Amino acid sequence: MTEAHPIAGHRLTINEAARTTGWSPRMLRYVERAGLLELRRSAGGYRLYGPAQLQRLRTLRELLARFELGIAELGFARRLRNEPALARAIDDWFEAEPARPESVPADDWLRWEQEKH
Amino acid sequence: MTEAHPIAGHRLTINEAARTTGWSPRMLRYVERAGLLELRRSAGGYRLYGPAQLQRLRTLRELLARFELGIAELGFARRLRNEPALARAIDDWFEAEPARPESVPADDWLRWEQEKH
DNA sequence: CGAACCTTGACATTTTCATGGTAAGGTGTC
DNA sequence: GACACCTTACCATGAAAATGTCAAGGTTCG
Repeated sequence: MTEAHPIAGHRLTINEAARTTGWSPRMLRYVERAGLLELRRSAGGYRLYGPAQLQRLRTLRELLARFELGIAELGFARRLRNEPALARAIDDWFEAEPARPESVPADDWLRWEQEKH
Repeated sequence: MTEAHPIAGHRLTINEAARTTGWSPRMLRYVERAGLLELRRSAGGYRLYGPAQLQRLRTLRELLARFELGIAELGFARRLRNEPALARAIDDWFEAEPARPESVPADDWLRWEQEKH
């Protein structure tokens, strides 16, 4: 029952975390750099994964799969919630003029849309 | 003063729009496919840019430059506002467990953060 | 009709994303 | 001190994003 390397409390090192979460060690580091997960470090700099982090990694995996997202996209989502100015600017842009061409009376467009096979 | 090709009302064709907005014709088509702009079409299928669309393209340019965004990211932002389920799921994920490792008492981490040069 | 412009589609390139290795050098534990 | 494991840094690849360009074929309008 004793782990091979009981470094600190009940925390796993990167390879152990990789095995129990399905991510590769390489990706665990990547996810961290993407700002999607913060970890404790041992005094020597080892990444330490606790139950909370492991859970987070599993749900992250589900989330990405469920909506076909990429890590970069989640990183962008994180940016949206940390940069209100960004979120506001983007919202304003979308809110502005209706993206759809104003008057589209019994007009060419529909005809085109249907005929374009 | 008369335009070379007064195809329809006061609407520009793609090359004219490109010149007045700074985008390349290629990118104008790309922006359209990315779902960031809807246009009218002439009966023959020509893209027609009205004042509203031109303005939108200029502000889009500013927006992207100001925050160093890519068209794909804006596309993702658009997806966020069209798929509430997605937005909710992502929000939930971020809201969940504090991404930061729970207890960080007078702990290793800070020491690490500072020493990492 | 004809010159000038547009359309879609395909190929090419540069950059970024997502991943996998590998190397050089510390860390942890017995 | 040994041996296994970790760290950062760098090289590598395949797919996607961002752009350009060229080809074959319609559209506009004088």
